[in-house]
Amino acid sequence: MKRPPTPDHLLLDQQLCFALYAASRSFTGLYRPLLEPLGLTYPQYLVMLVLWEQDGLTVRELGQRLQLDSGTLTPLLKRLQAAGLVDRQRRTEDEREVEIRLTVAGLSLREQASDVPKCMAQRLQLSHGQMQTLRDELKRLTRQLQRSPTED
Amino acid sequence: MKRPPTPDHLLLDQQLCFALYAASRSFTGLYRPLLEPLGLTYPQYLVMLVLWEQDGLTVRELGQRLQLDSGTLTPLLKRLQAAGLVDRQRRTEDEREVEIRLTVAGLSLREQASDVPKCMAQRLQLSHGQMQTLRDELKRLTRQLQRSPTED
DNA sequence: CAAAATTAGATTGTGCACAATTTAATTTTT
DNA sequence: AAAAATTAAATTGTGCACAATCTAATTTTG
Repeated sequence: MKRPPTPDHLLLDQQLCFALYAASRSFTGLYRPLLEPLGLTYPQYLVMLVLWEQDGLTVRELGQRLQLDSGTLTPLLKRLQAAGLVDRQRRTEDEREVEIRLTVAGLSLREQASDVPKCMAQRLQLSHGQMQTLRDELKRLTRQLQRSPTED
Repeated sequence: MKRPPTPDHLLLDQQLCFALYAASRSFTGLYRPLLEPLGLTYPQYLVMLVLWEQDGLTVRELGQRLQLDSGTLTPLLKRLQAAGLVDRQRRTEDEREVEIRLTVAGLSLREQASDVPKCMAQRLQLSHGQMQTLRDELKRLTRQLQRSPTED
């Protein structure tokens, strides 16, 4: 039985989405050995980056920053708490909210993490400018993708 | 207690990895409603793209193409089999290998899937050329990231 | 040829992602 | 103020990712 060849637009190598997906997973894989000594997974590292910038955020605020929902964050934060890096407690002003605060150990981990981005940058073989351009293109793309479908 | 501000290179918004990670997840999210009528998840769609290009690959070959290991592919392929889209059977030449073949239903799903990339392209607000450039930059980045650390 | 090494796939266990539902607290409406 | 609506987290369930281990088949070596 004869079968027409795959049209170009269905070829894997043509897909921007796959290029993104593959790049993102490769990146995560490269972070893994750097983060393992810190006892962090990659998503946990992202949460810590946010908290090092601004401590005492609620789960909701963390979620907004990272585009993750409570179904992802709640168990992740419990693991960070179990590791002694953060505390979680209900706000008294609004008991629906849970505030995440760095512990002393969580805060001091920032020193150790400080080398991680340098180590990665070195691995990338991209100039600071190239990295910046690519990053900004991706941010633009994400913004475009997140627009509601009825817009434009 | 005073605390020094986060150094620039640890800021979330500076991270290329986060830009990638966020873009990749946004992309997947946008595919979801398009793939749901086909009964496919996004990774399942990627597997189908590969099989539509070349049927009868082994798990290993699929894994090479998609950069996924058997721990991910085996259960995914079982779900595709349960959905009636592929068959799995041991090769007689080498019984270690499992060959994945499209069923008639799996093959004919390609027609329905044909609109998906068009639908996405329209959503992106990128010219074909821009998309191509970004895709190729990401492929280059992935290749760079996957080089063994001792190279260069 | 037999032992050792390699290879393919499956399995197990951990940790995301995310939809959907639930619970409890707060806000808005009537 | 009471009822209705909204909101924040947590919970439940499914499906990836991926490390580590296991089993069985094949290949390489001595």
